[in-house]
Amino acid sequence: MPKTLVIVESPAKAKTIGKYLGKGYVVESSIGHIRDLPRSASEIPERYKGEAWARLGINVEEDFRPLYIVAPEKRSQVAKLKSLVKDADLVVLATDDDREGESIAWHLLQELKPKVPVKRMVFHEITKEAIASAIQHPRNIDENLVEAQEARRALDRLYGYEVSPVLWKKVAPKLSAGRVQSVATRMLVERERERMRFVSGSWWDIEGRFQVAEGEGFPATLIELDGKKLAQGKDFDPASGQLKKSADVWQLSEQQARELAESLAGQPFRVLSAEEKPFTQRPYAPFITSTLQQEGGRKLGMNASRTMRAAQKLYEGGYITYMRTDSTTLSKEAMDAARSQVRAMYGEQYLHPTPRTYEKKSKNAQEAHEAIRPAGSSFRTPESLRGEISGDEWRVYDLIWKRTVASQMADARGRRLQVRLGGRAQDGRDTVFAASGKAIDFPGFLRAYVEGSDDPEAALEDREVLLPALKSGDGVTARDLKPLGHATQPPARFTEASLVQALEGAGIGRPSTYASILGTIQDRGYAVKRGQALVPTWTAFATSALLEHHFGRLVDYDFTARMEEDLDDIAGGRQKRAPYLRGFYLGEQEGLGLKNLVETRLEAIDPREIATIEVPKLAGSGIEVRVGRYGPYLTRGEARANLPEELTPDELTAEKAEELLGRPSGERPLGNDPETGLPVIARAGRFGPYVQLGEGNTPVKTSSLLPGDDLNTLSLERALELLTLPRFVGTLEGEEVWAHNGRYGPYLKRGSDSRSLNNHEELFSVTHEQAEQLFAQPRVFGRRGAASGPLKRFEFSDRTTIDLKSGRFGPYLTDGTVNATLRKDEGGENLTPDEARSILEERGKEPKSKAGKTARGGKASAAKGGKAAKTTTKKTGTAETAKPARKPAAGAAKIKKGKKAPAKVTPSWDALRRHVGVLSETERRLVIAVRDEGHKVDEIAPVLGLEVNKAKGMLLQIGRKLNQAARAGA
DNA sequence: CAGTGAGCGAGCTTCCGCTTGACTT
Repeated sequence: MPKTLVIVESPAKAKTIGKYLGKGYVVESSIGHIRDLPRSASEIPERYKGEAWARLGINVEEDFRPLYIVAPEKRSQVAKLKSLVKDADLVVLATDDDREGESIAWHLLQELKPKVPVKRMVFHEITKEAIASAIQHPRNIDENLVEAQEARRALDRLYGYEVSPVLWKKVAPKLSAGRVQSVATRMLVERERERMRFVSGSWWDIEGRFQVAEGEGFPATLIELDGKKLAQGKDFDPASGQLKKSADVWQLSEQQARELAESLAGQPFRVLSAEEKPFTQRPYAPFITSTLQQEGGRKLGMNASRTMRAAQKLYEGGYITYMRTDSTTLSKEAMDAARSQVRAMYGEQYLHPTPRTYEKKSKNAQEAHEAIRPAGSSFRTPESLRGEISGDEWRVYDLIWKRTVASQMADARGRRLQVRLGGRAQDGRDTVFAASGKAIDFPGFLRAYVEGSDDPEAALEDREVLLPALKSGDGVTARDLKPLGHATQPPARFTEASLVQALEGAGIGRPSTYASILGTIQDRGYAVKRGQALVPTWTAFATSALLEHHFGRLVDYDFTARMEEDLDDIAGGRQKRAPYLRGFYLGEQEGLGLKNLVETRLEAIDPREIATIEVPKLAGSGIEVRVGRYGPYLTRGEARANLPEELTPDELTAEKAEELLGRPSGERPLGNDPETGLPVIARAGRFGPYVQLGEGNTPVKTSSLLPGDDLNTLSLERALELLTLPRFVGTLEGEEVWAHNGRYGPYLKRGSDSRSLNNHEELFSVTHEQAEQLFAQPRVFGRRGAASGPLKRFEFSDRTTIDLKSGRFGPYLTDGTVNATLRKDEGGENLTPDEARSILEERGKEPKSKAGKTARGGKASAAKGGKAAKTTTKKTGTAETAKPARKPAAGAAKIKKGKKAPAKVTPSWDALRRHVGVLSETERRLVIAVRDEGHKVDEIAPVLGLEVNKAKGMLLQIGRKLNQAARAGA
């Protein structure tokens, strides 16, 4: 009997289809994509590791050829598929009918290499008829569609893996940029910027209760005074909180409103007009992924990933159709099921006369699946599932069931009522009050589903605002005329649901990724949740500003939309993948694309400037917000203060900033020193937590906390103990010995000589005798004296000895010339000589510092710079720009190509001086004075108005900055 | 964002879209 292997994407789908197809068919799943570009260095096959493009996984030099690998976690499934292919007579690739699905089919073909005939089939619904029909109408793989997918994949990789490193260098390590996440982040940032610019405006009006004869009262609001309208929120300018110039309206103060209310008390009112307008309301389309997530949030209070988790379970249990879809289409079986259920449960009059269909919702919908709906040809009611499923799953099913059924129900019908009441105040002023009502005559679909509410019956009542029957000229009595204050509100922050909605509206992201986008921007520290709201962090502000200013095109809201147009061209055969990517990455003519942009921006972007965030409300105060290594902080001149985590960007006002600067943050008073009476304060500083004796920023003494101490629980006693450091231990050979806590841990110091201590507590306990013994021994550098010698030694007859050593970054191998750090899985203990040899020979590298020393001796970098500068004839301009910063880098790049992987070079001062542009004015003057003019720091610092110690610290920072700038340029 | 003492093997981080368990807390 012939056997056909059908491969789909999802195991749950395989199970269902297997049932429909029966004998002669084996249905198995690929579990999504089986191959992809390598994620990181560890996934790059050895033979490609040396290639310049391997980091990207795309050979940008040869037609952007992608390097595909089977991800480790997919290997077993691929092996399983391979063995099934061997037993089959026919292979049918039945992955989804969209760009990604086509690509999966193609990858399956490439990787499984079946020796039997292969067909491609597609279907959009999992029903017996649809499957049977699909299998009768196979087609071929659409190569153009596969190309479009590859183009999409490559573009995302190039974008993500080229732009993220710019952020690492200019903002903070481990940040990320991408076509989707960077736009999502920008949306949050721009909304928050609006909130930060926003100034609230306020106004007053009057709300009264009115009554006809003995009937029920109803509320109405003052809208007009002496023929002129009263202000509403829309009349205010959000930037100033004042009325817009164009608004010809009253803005009542509290006092005015109160006086008017008193003057109106007891006055007769009359109905000026009473209008009634009928309305109808149509049900919402059946769920797609984004709307399910939105309603899961609004009605059930579940976030996107929790909603999706429940939906996944329902799908696997066969309760609902596929939950990652962008199509609102119901299959015929679903339509019939929904309609017969409406008839049975609500009666014929609640059924829409004809089957309802809905327009596709999102721009780039690919509609490979049905809408999300209860599975099967007759829907099980939520009630009938009570014993079977529970919790989130039941609630999500209930939601899906209601929405699906409602989508085939009749329109709701009702009337909107508008009433105007007129009355004259005792002081002669004329007023108009307005009341509106809503009556629902026929609820239609609202019986089953009210958007945003969990309980349609209760919500229906809320929707009705009843007014008594009123007609023009009727007299009404006013009572309870209350002045009421109002204030304009800033635009609301995004929630998970509204951000997904906004992204979908712009065609950004796919149903399978909405939930993970939210995860990504939170994991990267771009946003935090406050209740339902997503609040962008200061890091998001810095990142977004960098991208907007330097990579503006990439974070345009319609970048994705334009990409989709191009991909459509590729899918349609009108454009090819390689030229498209060449245009994006290299430019129309080389040099205008992303690659060049990144290279030039790495030099141009001043990290200090990027770290400084514009806050409109701080303009003119001299206060700046910066994002530093230790989080966001405020600065004004010398003063600094941490920004508390719980303070959202829009809450930072000039007053708040003053308050924070006036009270250095992170400090905790512990009490007073009994000896001196001075306060003892625990603080968080640049180098970690420390305690200080004395007030404010001029402490008498400071001491770092030791490992094991906690800033939050530190006692006064311990603080006083820490403040005894450095401790006098005794005198040896006429020199004083002190116990210090330093950068590299605890140590003893005698004159210019020192010895490390093993343990921080020894600082307090080490005796004169122990000190004597230590100084009698030679100095041992390294980690607690443990490993200056090798842990293990491998001898070879045909090569030099290899040592296993322990270092700062863990165990490593070295033969004196090259070194190789061991990876996690390479156990140091059980390492055999052969393994050691192969690791060192494959990965061994010359240490950086050695290369640096030789380079400095040979003036290599200076020579390179000089040579390249001569070849530069194009650049003109001021004296400063005549020393081009960029061209030497280009020269270095060329050398790189010729010489394989040159070691990094420690730049000479000549090379570094080119980058003084990254420094502040003071820093520049300081470093020039010291390095060019040969002044001593101690002498020049006072001249520049700096404390000597401060200047020394500054020089360290300057060195770091210049080196970084030089590296970025090279 | 305090102020001090030395001298040492780096290498990795990251994208978007398809899909599920297998892990650990």
